[in-house]
Amino acid sequence: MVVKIDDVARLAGVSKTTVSRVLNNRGYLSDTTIKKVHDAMESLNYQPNAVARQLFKKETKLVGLIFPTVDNPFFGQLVAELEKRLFDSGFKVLIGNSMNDPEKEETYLKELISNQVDGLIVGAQNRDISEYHTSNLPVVSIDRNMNEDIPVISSDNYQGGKLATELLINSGAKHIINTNGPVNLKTPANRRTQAYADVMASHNMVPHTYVIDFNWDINKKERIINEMFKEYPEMDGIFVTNDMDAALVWRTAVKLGYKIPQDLKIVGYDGANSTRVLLPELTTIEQPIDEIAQVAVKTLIDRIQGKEIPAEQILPVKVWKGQSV
Amino acid sequence: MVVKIDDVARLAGVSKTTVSRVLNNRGYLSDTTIKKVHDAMESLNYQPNAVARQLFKKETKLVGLIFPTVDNPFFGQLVAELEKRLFDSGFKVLIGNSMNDPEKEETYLKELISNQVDGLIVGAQNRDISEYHTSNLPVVSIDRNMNEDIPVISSDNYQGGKLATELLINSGAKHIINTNGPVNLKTPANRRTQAYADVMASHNMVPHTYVIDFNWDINKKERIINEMFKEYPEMDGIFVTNDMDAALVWRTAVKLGYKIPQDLKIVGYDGANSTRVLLPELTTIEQPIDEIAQVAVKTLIDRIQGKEIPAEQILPVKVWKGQSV
DNA sequence: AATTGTATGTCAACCGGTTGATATAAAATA
DNA sequence: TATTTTATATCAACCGGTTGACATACAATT
Repeated sequence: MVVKIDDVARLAGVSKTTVSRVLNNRGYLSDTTIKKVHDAMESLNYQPNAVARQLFKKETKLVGLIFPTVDNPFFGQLVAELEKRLFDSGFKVLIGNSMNDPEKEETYLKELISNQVDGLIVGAQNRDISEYHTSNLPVVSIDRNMNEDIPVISSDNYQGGKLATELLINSGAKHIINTNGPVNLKTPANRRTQAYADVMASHNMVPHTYVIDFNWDINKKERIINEMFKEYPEMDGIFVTNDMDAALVWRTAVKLGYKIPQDLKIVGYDGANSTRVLLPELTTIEQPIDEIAQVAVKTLIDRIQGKEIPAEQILPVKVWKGQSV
Repeated sequence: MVVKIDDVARLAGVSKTTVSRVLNNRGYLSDTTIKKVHDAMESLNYQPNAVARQLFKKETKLVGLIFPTVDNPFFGQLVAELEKRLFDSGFKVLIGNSMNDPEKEETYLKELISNQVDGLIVGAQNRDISEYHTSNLPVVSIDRNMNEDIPVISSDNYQGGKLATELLINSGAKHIINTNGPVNLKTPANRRTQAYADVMASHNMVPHTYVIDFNWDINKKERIINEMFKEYPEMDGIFVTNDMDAALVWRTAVKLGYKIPQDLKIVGYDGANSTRVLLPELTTIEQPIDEIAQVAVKTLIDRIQGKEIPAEQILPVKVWKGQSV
């Protein structure tokens, strides 16, 4: 049967209070007693039941992560780094892939709250979900504007949009298109499109932003991208809002007979590890994904500890010069 | 303050036993009482404390996943699909990225056991870690041979290795190299290399297997791959044990002046979603990743329910014809 | 009218670990 | 010698929800 603290106490010849003191390194304890208790634990293969302690301590050492999916280079790298840093800081991670579905996100949120997570790091849909406000839970957001209570970590999206657009213009592109997700999704990533429009205006160029929804499947995306090429046959430059879509744009252009970058210059956004290995030719705006994770974890731990934290933290981007511009 | 079942009972004007009966849909209950209780829960924004119930029920509805990392197309897709199916089956997922480090894996295992997970799905290091045996926890393994107690799900690695090698031979390659991870890692993936050797022998060709460790960083991998090109200058075909490494081989070959596939034919293994988008030109042996996840979740749930399950389940692979052969 | 079913309450114990209050005894210190 | 510190035990309550046993009252059925 499952070994309990009483069993350890009996074998060690001490009280369960003493075993608890050894487990928690609390109170006066002789070296002899400590050794006897450890020997008993090892002998019985005792594994303390964290659930009992969580109930009493009102602290689970669990953190919930809600992101669209880890089946994606950007989110995969982000979640991997978040998990690593949280674990190194004594937390375990409960993960929810919400697929940007508000109902699914709300279900996850309720489940995580019910499981008494100590905090949340989220980067998913942000349609008004009341539990974010009512639960009094420390939350940190990545690339999503939730409300003024919830700190946001993001890359310098505006600067990234600016760099991308200027790079295309300086490389001779004259008809530059931008793609973005749905604008009702409140995210700092919208600043990429804003920067694109600003830079275009300052060069007396007409901006065009094409919506490609993150959640569309590959086939739908390919159809929409084909339509984009039909709709803008003069397009000779494109700033794509993420690398996966940039890759699709690239493949579609090649199929249509375009030469990259002679006929069409392409800039993406993300620069994740996997993308770097699988498609290093793609010129892209590189987000500091590992740094975003590091800052998010530090901010969450500060929130859990009740410290003052900044409302927004914007981390610098870089240009990765591939061969698509 | 935090709302408890007593608070809901007081507002609804019933006993906490009645609230518990409503929560669990147990015993006789009138519609009026059910409504009163639900209204009170909503009014107070009551969120049941799962920890208390977990302690009593000795069931957490949590499943632990231990994989090397989700910052990788194959594991990212696998973990995303596992999480989705587990959540749809009423479980939440605690994730541990072990980076193939046995000590880290053991730490994760202990933590997950302590957190009373109902089961585990693992696909990481498998060096003898005693807790897999002693904890009496339902475990399912993906692509790892643990012991005869633990069921294994994998793709048909032998068939994959056979298909890859035959494809290279049938395309005219005469000097074919294979890469694999460290052979002391007990994994069905070693059958890829076995199949390669068997097919080569049957064509009177000398097999060469080059070890590339999954955990080496990009720089070390690139160095080792460069050395491989120096050591086998006559190489005109290569079967790479995973797509990320295949991409690195491709880039290195191009840098060295090879034309793909004229001078060097390349076959990878995995065929993950992200790889398909970012490098569709890569010819690869496509694992049924989503099916592996589906079977693993079904097997784990069967184990949790004490049902008889098969010791090994091998799922069919396919060839993805890119342009690298 | 008697019996059975429905509805809800009371009570207390439990799940496993934590911990404060208090007690006792021995060792160390002033 | 008196006081303080160290070491360990006992006891019981707690954390929040679950649930069985039993009670009471009313409604439905035989």
